[in-house]
Amino acid sequence: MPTTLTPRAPRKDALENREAIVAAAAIVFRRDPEASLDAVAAEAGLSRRALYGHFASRDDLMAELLVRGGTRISAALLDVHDDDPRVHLALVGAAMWSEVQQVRVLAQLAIHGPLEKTIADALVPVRASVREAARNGVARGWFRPDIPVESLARLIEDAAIAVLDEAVRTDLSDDAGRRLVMSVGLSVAGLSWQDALALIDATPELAGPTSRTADPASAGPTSRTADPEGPRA
Amino acid sequence: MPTTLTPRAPRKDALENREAIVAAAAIVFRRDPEASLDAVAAEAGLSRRALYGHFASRDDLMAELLVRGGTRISAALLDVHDDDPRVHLALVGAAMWSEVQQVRVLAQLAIHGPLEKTIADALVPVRASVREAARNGVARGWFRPDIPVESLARLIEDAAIAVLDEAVRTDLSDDAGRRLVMSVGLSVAGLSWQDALALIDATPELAGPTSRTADPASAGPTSRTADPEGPRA
DNA sequence: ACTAAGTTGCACAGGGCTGTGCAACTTAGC
DNA sequence: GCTAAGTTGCACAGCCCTGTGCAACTTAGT
Repeated sequence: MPTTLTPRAPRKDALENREAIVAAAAIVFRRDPEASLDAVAAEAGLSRRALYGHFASRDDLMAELLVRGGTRISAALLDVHDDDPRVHLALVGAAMWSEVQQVRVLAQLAIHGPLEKTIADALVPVRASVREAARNGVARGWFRPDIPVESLARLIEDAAIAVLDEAVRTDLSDDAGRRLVMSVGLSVAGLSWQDALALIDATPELAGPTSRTADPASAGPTSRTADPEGPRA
Repeated sequence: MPTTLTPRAPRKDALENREAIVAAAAIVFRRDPEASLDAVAAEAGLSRRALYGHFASRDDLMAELLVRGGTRISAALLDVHDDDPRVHLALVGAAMWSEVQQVRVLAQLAIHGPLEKTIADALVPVRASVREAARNGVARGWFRPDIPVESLARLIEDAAIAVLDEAVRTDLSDDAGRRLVMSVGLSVAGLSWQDALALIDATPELAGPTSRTADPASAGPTSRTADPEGPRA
């Protein structure tokens, strides 16, 4: 008995439409987190009614967006680590750049609504990573020690979001965008623009696109310690 | 005939209530620009119906908030100028800090809605001021030249907003808040945190609260040029 | 080609918001 | 203390949104 009870397999175009809806939601909700489902359906080229065939409710769609964004971001952060907190911070920035769209949607949805808590959960790893880098950087005298690391970490996050916005707005190249996210993050952390760019240029891991998808030989945690004292210490 | 035709003067508590509404709107709309008038009225301790006695419509109330914010911010910017773009930028930051509440409300309202244009108008002087400082700073080699000044100016603005948020959240002292706004602005512009703080400490105008409300002898444009080469040039 | 999966358009109920009218009430000004 | 200014609560219409039901239609899978 090949087909036990299921009289037919689900149609493939339905799956495509589901994807289209999610994609449309990402676009629309990034612009306005409180946009109507009508707007989402229109963006997806479907009717509002059809949308309810894929998602039981607005919150359902939101949840889908959240888990997708969270998953991708977490994945992008997986192999990000460096003993040098400056490099680590830059790497986090680069990872975020590789998932700009997702990050932007999440950040936008985080502004208000009952999703706040769920979103906060999704971004916990990022926050922890940034916070840890901030703490380390301050301890080593590279980052500004005049404000609490918690505040510093938040300011770095906000700056990064602003850069992502600006990058999208001015349609930056992939390389320029990644560079900018990294350098502005380091700037807010306390480095001069010269030091930030010098560090980025002097560090192989920060050069190319996210090292993933490259040869598996260079995978795994990095942990160099080039230039131990920093450009100006 | 002292009272020509007006049978009675307007009551004073009505004016107080009007103020209360505006203040409440500032509080509520800063948290959520799309909050209901019910929420505003509640915050003001009035009924929703009474609110309509003072403002014909929601947009009316919004407009009032806008002109007030715009006016105060513009006023705070009036005597802000310095030949040194770094000092100038810091002064703008300090001026914004002196009007945190107003700036926050405007920035929040700017996010969406048909007010965008009006708000943009209200913030034109600030933007122009920051942009000019950015251009100057880049020209003199103090600020990062690797991105267009327009982008740099926007990033500085966004960072400043983030600092204002953080300052309000952590309940920073007046002095610490002003210092932070100035230093982070300079950081994003490209200075190291040491240079930023050194500049702030070494520059008299950046020390005390906004020089206004002090003796009129020290009023008017400042235009010094202390430390022409900058801390590290 | 047959059929069920998927889509569409419409209609509808329910909820929240705005803006208005009105009667009753409280309060400031003279 | 008289009186109008101002407030309150209620009721109402209108708008936009969500979520659902249903009949008719189009399309993918076999």
